[in-house]
Amino acid sequence: MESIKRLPDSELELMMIIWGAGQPVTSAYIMDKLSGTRNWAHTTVLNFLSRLVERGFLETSRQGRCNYYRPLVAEHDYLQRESKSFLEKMHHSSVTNLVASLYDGDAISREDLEELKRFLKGVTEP
Amino acid sequence: MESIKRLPDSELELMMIIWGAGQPVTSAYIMDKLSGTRNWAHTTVLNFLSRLVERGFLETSRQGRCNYYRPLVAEHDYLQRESKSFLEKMHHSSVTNLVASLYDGDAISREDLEELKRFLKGVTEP
DNA sequence: ACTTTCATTCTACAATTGTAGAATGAAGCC
DNA sequence: GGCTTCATTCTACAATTGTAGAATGAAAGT
Repeated sequence: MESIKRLPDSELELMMIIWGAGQPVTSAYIMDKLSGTRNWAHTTVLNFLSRLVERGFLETSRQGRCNYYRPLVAEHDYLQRESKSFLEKMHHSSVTNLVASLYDGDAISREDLEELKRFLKGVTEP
Repeated sequence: MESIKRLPDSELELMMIIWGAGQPVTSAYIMDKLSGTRNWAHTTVLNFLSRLVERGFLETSRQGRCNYYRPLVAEHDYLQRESKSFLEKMHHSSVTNLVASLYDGDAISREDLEELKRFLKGVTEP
């Protein structure tokens, strides 16, 4: 049994769209969501989708003329794994380091820190 | 002018070692740090180092028989960029989401959250 | 039924990444 | 000076990723 591996950027982008949809989607839906960001040829996207099926990230069911793609791997699980491995690789598992880096690099605002504080309060206080 | 791109895993691993050293290092130093984790052939590591030089991440200076490799890109800068792009790609820029995901996935402990809380206190309070 | 349409699947190819043996070249030893 | 040693650089090749045209095949229109 193959352990689930990291996805290449392009395929991850598609997965994010599909996860975000909350229900099986067609390639047309995906193409639409991509318009504006990416301008991949239709067949390029379809090819990525096939690869995702091969890798066991998606399954398809045909409905009339087009496929519906549904995730086989939960967003939750994938993000957990990737976030963990990112933290380890890049910040020696220090979440404080990570947050400091994000704040320093203007990736997050003071607002975001306040929100995070509230979240932590909820988790750590009885 | 080429903008600095993301490094492949293997090259990042080398960069982390070199950044961690805090001073120019030889390939022998790197090989030593890698022993136990990876068992790449010597030439494999050297090849990665060459690619890092090509990409503008390292510069070399010869000293007797061996090269000393020194970073041209600061760890700080690279981690900031990568952390930011990771947050965007994977968590829609929500740091709270990211931390929640890490905690849920047992990537960080309650201790880590406490430390993070103290850090946030320091940053957000006057 | 025949043709058109349109998504999907095949096939193809260049660039990147992982991996390492072969060739080179200079430092150190006799 | 000639030989050995050992890091570095070349060369090579398979696997993966990005990219998309060509071929296929079935649904929809007439």
